[in-house]
Amino acid sequence: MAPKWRELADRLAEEIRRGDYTPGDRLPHIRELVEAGEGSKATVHAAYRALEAEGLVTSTRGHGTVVRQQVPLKRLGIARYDKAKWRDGDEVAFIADRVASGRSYRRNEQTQTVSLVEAPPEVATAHGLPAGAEVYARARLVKEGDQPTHTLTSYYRPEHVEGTRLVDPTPGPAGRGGGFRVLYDAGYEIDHMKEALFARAATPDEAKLLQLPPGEPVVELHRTTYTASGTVVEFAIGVHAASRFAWEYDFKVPDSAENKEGRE
Amino acid sequence: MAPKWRELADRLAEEIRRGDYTPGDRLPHIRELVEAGEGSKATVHAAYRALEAEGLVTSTRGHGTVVRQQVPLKRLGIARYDKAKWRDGDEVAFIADRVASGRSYRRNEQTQTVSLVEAPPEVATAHGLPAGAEVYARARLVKEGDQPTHTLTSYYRPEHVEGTRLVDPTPGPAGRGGGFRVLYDAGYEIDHMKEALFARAATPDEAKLLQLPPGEPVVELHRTTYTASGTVVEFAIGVHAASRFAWEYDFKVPDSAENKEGRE
DNA sequence: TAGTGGTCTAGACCACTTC
DNA sequence: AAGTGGTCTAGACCACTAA
Repeated sequence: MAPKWRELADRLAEEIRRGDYTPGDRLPHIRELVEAGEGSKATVHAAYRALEAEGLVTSTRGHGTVVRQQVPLKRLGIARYDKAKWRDGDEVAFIADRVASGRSYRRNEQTQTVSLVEAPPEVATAHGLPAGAEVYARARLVKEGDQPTHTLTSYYRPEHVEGTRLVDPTPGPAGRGGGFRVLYDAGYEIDHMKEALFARAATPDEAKLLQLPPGEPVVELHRTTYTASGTVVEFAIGVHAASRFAWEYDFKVPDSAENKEGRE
Repeated sequence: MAPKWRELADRLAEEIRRGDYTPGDRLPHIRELVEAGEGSKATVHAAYRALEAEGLVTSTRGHGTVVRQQVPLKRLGIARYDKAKWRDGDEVAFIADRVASGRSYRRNEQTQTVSLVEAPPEVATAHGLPAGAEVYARARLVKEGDQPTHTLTSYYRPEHVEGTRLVDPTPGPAGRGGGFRVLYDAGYEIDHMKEALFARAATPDEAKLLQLPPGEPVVELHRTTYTASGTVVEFAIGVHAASRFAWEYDFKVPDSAENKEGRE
């Protein structure tokens, strides 16, 4: 038999899904359910905690437990890297992105810090550097209004970016066109990319930084950016609040028997 | 100030990351820490629950709390759809996949059920069908040994698969070459695909079916498969245990200013 | 059967929001 | 100040594993 808190949680979840409670509604107060004989305070609380972990509600001290608004996922396709955006246009890439998604732009939605660090193992591997080599790390925290949505840390080889705006530790995007534009101006035109992604539970630090409700997972994205000649010019690691993004990729079904051209 | 259980969890997490406990080791028993003055049983238990939600340990009743083995992620690239595997070879695609990843094959690692159902809204949209149209649903539960790793449900239009092996509800893969081979034989050669993925907390049902530790997220994958003429021949939804998979995609940086060919 | 983690209670107290 | 969710305790009991 399922625990009492699980049964209560399931019952409430069912009612939410059925529409008895709609987003924004308050669930009964914990003490009310205790009064109603659903169990002790700890038991009812456990049920509420489960609902929060499942993403159905958010609890606030002093306020109550509210059915969560499901914000539509922002769909990230490879079109977000369109060269036209950062090479020709006036807009900084991430602003263009906002424009395309119909969301308004606000100042200081992105904070960044730049520093010279010892490359973590993954970064060294991606760049083909020996362990412990120094790289520039450009860390951003991106927000949607007040709400942080993801972090993105780019790693560059010093010889690629030394002396450019990229290593100027001024808050805000790296000038017109963003990082790819700076690389382009420095003679490194990006050509192709590899993205690898996976999901995991958030660490306590990430949960705090991204203001995640307990139990909300994150998606970690590893992006490797190459020039046409295959040189890695950027390796970036992003940590995204899972409830805000979906990724989309289009591709041809490969056929190794037919053409042997394949990029490495 | 952080709650007592959080401080204890952080301290233990630190010790795990530092290597004081290595994968397979047992953490101190809850009652030992209670004895040691770390708090009441409920408090220590809360700390252990947090560590489990963060994926660091797994607790088992009657056994103890053990530091989790980090199994390497299985990396899923688009090469897994290589036509050579399912068109020319003798191997069923998913077996080829296993061979490639160096894992042994066991019988009955995949169970499937086929049924004619009303298309859920997403499915109808993907296939361009009116709401409520009937489609074939082919649901599989895929296991790695005893451990379920993901579910995968494919939806087909009846006129594409009626009379083929795909709608024969026999357990196991759909004969030589799997589903794509059947479609190929029926005159629908797959040509390109779209994959969309996002992560979320597991529902209680999924947690049970996939035997997920509490707090482990899932990745939901939506795969749309097209023929060269753009007909959708399969729409599939997968639900994956997040800790087991990573997805990888290679692509060219698009340039809308240069060539206007783009597949929608 | 002994020992483990998990559930549950009753009640005290704390942190926070709202008025 | 009143009322909310969150933490914590002390202790009973349950469900499960392993010898």
